[in-house]
Amino acid sequence: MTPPGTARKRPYAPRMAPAERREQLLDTALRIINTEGVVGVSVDAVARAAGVTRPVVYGQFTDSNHILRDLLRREGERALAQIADTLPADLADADPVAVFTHVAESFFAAVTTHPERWRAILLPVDAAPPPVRAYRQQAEAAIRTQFADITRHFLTGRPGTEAVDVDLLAHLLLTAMEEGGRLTLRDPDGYPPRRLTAMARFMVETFSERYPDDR
Amino acid sequence: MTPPGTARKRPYAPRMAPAERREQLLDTALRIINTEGVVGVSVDAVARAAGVTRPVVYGQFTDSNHILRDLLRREGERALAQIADTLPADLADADPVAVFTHVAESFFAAVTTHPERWRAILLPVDAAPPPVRAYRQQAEAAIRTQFADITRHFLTGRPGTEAVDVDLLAHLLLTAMEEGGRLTLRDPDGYPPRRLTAMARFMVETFSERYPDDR
DNA sequence: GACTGTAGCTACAGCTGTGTAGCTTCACAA
DNA sequence: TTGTGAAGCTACACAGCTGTAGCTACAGTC
Repeated sequence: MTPPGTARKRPYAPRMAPAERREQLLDTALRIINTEGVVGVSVDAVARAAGVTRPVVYGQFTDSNHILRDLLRREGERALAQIADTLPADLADADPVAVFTHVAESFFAAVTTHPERWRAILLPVDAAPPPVRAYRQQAEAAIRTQFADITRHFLTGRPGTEAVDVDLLAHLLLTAMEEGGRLTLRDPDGYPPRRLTAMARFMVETFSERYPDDR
Repeated sequence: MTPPGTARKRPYAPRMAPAERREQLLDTALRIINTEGVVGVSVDAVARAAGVTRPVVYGQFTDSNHILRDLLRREGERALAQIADTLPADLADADPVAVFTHVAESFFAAVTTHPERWRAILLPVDAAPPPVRAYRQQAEAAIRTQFADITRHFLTGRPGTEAVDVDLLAHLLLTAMEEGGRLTLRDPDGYPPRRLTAMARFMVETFSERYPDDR
């Protein structure tokens, strides 16, 4: 029995069945990812945020990687289910353009409906420390502006392109370029510069042929 | 004087002028990024890898963020210069398609020529802990395969698309989708689902009109 | 109302990284 | 040859996170 006057350091957390506790800890980890980022997820942080002590967490997971892995798996499954639910049933024999558009629509709707979930899936990028992230963002913004100017210049004088969302288009093109860079860094043999450059040409040609220059 | 028998714990590192030391430490940090990832860059790690003690590093930088920020700035500038050097001089009045292709070519060449530099710039993504990264990669691969199947199905029966690099195209389209998701997560008002879906439709329509279905 | 199993807690030892104060060594110059 | 200033080093206090051993409190059962 606790001697009178010797107050507990912490309130005794409400008891929970293991499975229930497990889910609660994953929820907690998800919350942390959304506030502190992936790097903020430590066994200690999860325990504190959940209002329990570390040994409780160690009862359910071996370490913080275990937590993250299970969380990602859980949210990944839910995310897929979420998209599947929103998709129209009879996609098989529909117009391909409509099909693709529907998929995109479902995806963006899903992201909007459960931002916390999708942040965990799409934003592990933000693991970099804040000052570095800040610098990156600024530098990237500058490059994107330049890229948007080029794109705008490209579209000028091509009838039918007035309504094109140039800024977004340029942003996504640049993103594709960056991903190309990553691919060749990770697998230079699988993705040689030649292959990537060819894809770049293919893409710009496609736009160019849909909207020919009439000057 | 050191008492005989009391060996120094470490050899006295060669002296360097501050500016020189600074550059050396940045080089060291870049090497660490390329081997351990961004997370591996701590004041301690840089000092050890450079063969000096921490106070030496603290003489040049306030903390590890300072190191990373300055490194990114330095490599960023060099990267831009690198691309500029490779670009043909007379781009202004050339065919837009050729211009874009040249830019892409220069970029991919630059990445291939200085992988360490570009890894620092393009791969902060890999900050996630290894097991998580492993799980992500596996999950992403599965989705990409599915996406590639859809894309292939889309191209079937459209003459002229036989030579298209479907896998790469699908990969980049998916990357663009993901970036769309990130945009709406970070700035829901600037990038509402409506806007992103419209862009998706625009892109697929563009492909569809260049390569009409003749079935 | 005592019994018991399990969920939760305290406490400790250990490791890694952070900054800093104060001493040592070196290189160059008078 | 000796002086001196700057570059390096040692050593310490501290902070945060990791795992784990062993004790305590609660809830359901007889």
